[in-house]
Amino acid sequence: MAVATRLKIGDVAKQTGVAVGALRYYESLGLLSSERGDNGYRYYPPEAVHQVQFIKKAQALGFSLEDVGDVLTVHQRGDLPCGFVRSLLQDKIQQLEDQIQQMTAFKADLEQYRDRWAESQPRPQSGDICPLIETVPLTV
Amino acid sequence: MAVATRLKIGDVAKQTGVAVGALRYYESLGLLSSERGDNGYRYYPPEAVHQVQFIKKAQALGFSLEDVGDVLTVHQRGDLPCGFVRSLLQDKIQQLEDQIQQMTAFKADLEQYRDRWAESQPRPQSGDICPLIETVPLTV
DNA sequence: CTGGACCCTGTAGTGAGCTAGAGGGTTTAG
DNA sequence: CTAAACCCTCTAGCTCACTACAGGGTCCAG
Repeated sequence: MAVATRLKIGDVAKQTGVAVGALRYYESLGLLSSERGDNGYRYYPPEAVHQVQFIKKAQALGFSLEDVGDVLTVHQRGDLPCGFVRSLLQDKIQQLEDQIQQMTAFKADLEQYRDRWAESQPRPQSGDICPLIETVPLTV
Repeated sequence: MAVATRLKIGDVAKQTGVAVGALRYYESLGLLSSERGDNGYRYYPPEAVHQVQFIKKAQALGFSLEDVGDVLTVHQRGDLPCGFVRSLLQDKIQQLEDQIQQMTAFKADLEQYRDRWAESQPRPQSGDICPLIETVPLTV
């Protein structure tokens, strides 16, 4: 039976819903630490559950594990990393906006092709694979 | 000197702007075929340039190389794959629309956090890493 | 004392579309 | 003839966050 102050990796996995392998992966990235017993087992304090939840929440905000590592580094310097988190968040928002814009423009392109191709079918020329696609310009 | 009817891989690369390694990769996926000379070299007919341009155009429409392979398979059955291409295109447009919608919703979430966090700073509780992120709900 | 549940390390694989390099053979211009 | 430029195969690496073994050791209830 697990004593409350000494969790095994499976306990942490159960309490967080994160797979054992993923927890070991977090440790390999320096996002989670553990003490080792004489048997080689990882042992965690109860706060580890909180730490893993923190990682999951940060991921839910679109942060990469590398971002999380950066946040934790600031935290381990003794600072509250909230300012840093806010700027990361602003970056993510900006990236999303850029991506959305690009994808929207691209979708408009595709719709143009779709609509143009719905009306008239170009007549196939010898060697054509699909006469529709052949009309796409190469932007080289 | 390259005879017009027998291109080496480097010739095709130069005429299409596609790297030699990429051409070999296309061949490994069955998108491009070549004859082998006694020296082991790949030799291509001039149409290969057109075929590679076709691949590039399809990619420009957001088609994956696997999509291109499917299109070519239809073509090799002797059919004009335009109907198939149209339905693939419609799929891509739909996928883009879904992604844009998801990203837009997610961006709105992030902006909510950003704006909420700009106003008031939650007071840190013992054990908190970043009191802002701690307020994010875990959707488990 | 045994069997099943747990733990360990280390490696490989996933997806996409390539690029880079090692270690060789071939061709070609001068 | 020679050196550069080309060609070959095979392997590894890139990104990201894991998962899935293989091959072992450990722990605990009955």
